[in-house]
Amino acid sequence: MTAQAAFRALADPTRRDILMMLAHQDMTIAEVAENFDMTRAAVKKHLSVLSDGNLITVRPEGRARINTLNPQGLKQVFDWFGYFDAFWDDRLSRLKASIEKDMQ
Amino acid sequence: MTAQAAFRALADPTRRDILMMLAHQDMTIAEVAENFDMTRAAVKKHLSVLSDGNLITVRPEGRARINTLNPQGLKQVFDWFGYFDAFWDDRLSRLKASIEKDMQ
DNA sequence: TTGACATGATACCATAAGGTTTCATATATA
DNA sequence: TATATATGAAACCTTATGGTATCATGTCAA
Repeated sequence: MTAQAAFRALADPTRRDILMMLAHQDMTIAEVAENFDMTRAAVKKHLSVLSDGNLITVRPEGRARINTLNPQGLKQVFDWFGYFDAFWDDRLSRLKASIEKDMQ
Repeated sequence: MTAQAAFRALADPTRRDILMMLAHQDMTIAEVAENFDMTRAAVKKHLSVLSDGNLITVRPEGRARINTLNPQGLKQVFDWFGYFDAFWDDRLSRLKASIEKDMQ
């Protein structure tokens, strides 16, 4: 798949903040919205963009939707950096390779 | 954080393509523009955004401007992923941390 | 069933972003 | 010097994006 949707999603600071929150714990839309000075509808849009980029997954639980961080989506972006291995330290390149192997 | 400008720059596919080209060799604006179906002015805008994100550096050479990939800018983004270390393997996280320390 | 709660979805608005055209400026070179 | 070359920059257009307000739908609980 193309990483475009993921890169697009990461371009907004609010969305990156949401990802960091979800790194600590899963959250409903309302719970995420509590942390921002914007409407729940706006937050919902951000969550949709994150979902489009495969950066989060959503599972229904009753009338709520639980949003969960999706490491696979982050990996998509992480992988892109492989193209620039030559510009980094050899050890860093090896690290990246092993991480990718673990996460595949 | 200044990483915002870098994330913003990476959100556009044309700009990511430019970075990959510059990974192979330094290029003038005209040289970069030859590879795209858009005006030189549009490419120049993209290069400005990349420069704002510290993803490239530009040095004047006569009447031309040589654009060069800047690994430091890429590292900014790479580092952001450190926040999600918990989702990766512990051993790899520790190695990654030590490498980042080396690269300062 | 009824009402409250959590989300989905649509219309609408202002600004940012990507692109073009046009013209100005700086530098090689004949 | 005169001219071609390489870039800088501003004005303008169209679409994307982030936000709001509003209403519809689905689910829990009494």
